[in-house]
Amino acid sequence: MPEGPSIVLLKEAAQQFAGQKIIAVSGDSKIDHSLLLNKKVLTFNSWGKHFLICLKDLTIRIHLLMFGSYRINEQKPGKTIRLSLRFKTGEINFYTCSIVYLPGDPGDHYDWSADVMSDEWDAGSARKKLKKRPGLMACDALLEQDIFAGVGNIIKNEVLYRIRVHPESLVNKLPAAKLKEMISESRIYSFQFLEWKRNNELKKHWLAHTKKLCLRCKLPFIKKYTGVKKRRSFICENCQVLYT
DNA sequence: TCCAATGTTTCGCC
DNA sequence: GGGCGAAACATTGG
Repeated sequence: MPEGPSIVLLKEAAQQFAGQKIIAVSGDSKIDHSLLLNKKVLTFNSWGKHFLICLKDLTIRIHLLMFGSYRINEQKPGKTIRLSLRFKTGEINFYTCSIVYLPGDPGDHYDWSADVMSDEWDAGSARKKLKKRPGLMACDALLEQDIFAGVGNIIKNEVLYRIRVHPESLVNKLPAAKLKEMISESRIYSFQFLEWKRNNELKKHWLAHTKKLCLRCKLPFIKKYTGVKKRRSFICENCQVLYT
């Protein structure tokens, strides 16, 4: 159940197989297994919530969606494997996920400057994209994968609480400094998420997401399904300013 | 026990 | 055919 940072952890865990040949393929995925057998994995990569297994001229794109999971060098008892890749030194197994092939080079398919976890992340580029979207709410903007690839609902809620912006604020009504803060904090928080997740302590750091009371003012959070995307937002109407 | 949820795609209607 | 919203998919913890 992954946002971008969780996919970075998957990439790290898979790294032990980089450069190795796929010696067996199984699973109920509809993709053509024969394109993988005996092929070498060049690199593991990620873009937002997409996990990428890069071969020569072919990339396997794995999206874990809401409920997907994986195991490395073990299996989930009694669960159907969507795709299993075996290497000389172990195996990686994926469950309940979307798997498609991307032909050619990953760079043909992805704008790396949009990925908040990428070295190539470009805040200025995000700002330009937001400028072209008048009427877009902050809550929807942060979930827009073309702009903030990797940001999911948890990161959305935590970023908006941190910067004290109401989720239903319109991005083109945010003061310039606030807009910049929203963009920069999306990356900063995502990297904190990564470290907390790595240490299995993510939840205890949540300040807004699923919370009942605002720690700053002690007033209750309003839970509301906001924006075009109608995703859960936790709002402190006292601390978070609505810009409209 | 039941329900909601770290997400995206597809279908059907206007 | 575009735009929209609902439905589909599917697992697990609270």
